[in-house]
Amino acid sequence: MTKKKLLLLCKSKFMDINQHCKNCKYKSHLFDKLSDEELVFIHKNKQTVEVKRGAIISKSGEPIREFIYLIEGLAKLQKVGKNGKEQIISLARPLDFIGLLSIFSKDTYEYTVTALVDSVVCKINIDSMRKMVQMNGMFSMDILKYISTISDEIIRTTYAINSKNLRGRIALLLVDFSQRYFQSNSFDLPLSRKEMAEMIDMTPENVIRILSEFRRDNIINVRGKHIEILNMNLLLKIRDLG
Amino acid sequence: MTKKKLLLLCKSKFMDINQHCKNCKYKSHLFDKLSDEELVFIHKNKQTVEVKRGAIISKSGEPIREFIYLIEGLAKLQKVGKNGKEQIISLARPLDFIGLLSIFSKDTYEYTVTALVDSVVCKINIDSMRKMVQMNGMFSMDILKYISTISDEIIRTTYAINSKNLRGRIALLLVDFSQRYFQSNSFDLPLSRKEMAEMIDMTPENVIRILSEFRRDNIINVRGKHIEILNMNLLLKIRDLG
DNA sequence: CGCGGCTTTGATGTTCATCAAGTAAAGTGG
DNA sequence: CCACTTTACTTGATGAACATCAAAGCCGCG
Repeated sequence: MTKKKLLLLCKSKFMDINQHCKNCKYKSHLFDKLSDEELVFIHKNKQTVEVKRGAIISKSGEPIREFIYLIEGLAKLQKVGKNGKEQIISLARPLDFIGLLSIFSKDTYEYTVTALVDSVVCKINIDSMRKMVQMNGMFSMDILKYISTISDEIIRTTYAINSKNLRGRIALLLVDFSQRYFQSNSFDLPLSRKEMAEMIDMTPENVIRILSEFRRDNIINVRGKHIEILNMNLLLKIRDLG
Repeated sequence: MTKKKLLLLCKSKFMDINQHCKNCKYKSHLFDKLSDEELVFIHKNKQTVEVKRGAIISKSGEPIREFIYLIEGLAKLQKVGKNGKEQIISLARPLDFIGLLSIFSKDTYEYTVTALVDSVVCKINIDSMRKMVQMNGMFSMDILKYISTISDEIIRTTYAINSKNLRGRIALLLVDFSQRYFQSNSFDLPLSRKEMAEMIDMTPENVIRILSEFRRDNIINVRGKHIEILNMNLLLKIRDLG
């Protein structure tokens, strides 16, 4: 098979669903180390799927059959404690892998992943991924780096959250959304108050209480799910000192 | 180089320091997938070192030059928060890798590792490790599994600890030491009260308070660092309900 | 012997979860 | 499309859990 043909095939595959797969190839550095032949192999063993807001993408306890990759949208990884309380471990953004931590160590999903907004995911057959990892050393090195980075980050933010008081946690959450997710001081939070609480280990009541407090002090503007940060400097101080 | 010669070389390398390296080879499954040639390469690029109790094995912020492996003893991974408070992320036991999470994603150590008891570590040149990962797919797959498992476990126990009240945390810690580290109901804890507190996110005062409480209720016997579990069933209940 | 660090216990105050009750918003069926 | 039900949100009051402060006892070490 010629290179030209291969590229053509990739492109058509991408175009099947929508333009996102083109982004997939050009934006994610994770597949950089794959040869064209290997990319074709992956493309043959993947499918792109749209998921509606609220739909479950993968469920804790179910067998892992695919390496799931978020192309568009936002999703939450959550785990359910014995007491029935749900905790949100992390959010997945476009180009993030889902259920990543357990994907090479277990054969069932550790966390339940749910779409927070209408999203598009790309599902690669897990055995194909494993084969690629074993065959391509550079690729496996990149995956290793990626997993390592993600794990590190989850651990770091978990400790950061737990070492702060409630005001600091809310500040952390708001700054994070503003800077990392929306790159704007004004955004619509795709989370309920309860979900916010689950992300930063507090009760929905206290989330509301502190949001109201911040509004009273003219640090933010809140109207339902819409949030506007008015005094970023103060918010940063609260985050760092909390 | 013949196989015989290689094995001889390995053995002599191991014997240099003490018998532990034999265990290293025979006990850790992580190097199973390496060929004899690759093992020789690794052995040529490693050194075994004894570290005294309290000595720092690797320091947060310093460049990663080696892939450090605990052969004998016990070590703590800790991070220092902005407020100056230290937190213990995890303990490393024999055959555990140290600083593992950041080792492929960063070029400086994320955590400071300190020996809790006199220990022996094996230091493998980091570039040699990286080369092995790139060259041997089965090996990289095993490393991937290992990192994935460790990260998973740290995340899981961190959440477990944070969802429990103080009595539950102490119970968790004691049961863990008894079952996973010592396989006995009676052991000498190689940690100060302050270090215990740093492991389970509480104050030294409360650690002491609850240990005293457990002693009063005949759940445990405490005399300095020596701990004896008298009522394991009750301790398990406190851990699970706490 | 005396000093400093680790340990222990008690007293106090703050932070936060829980409970309760009311309001707004979002589905749902006629 | 509107009444109705349900779910999410909001605020206040209360109590429990835990951190902090203070002080005394213990132990090893020079």
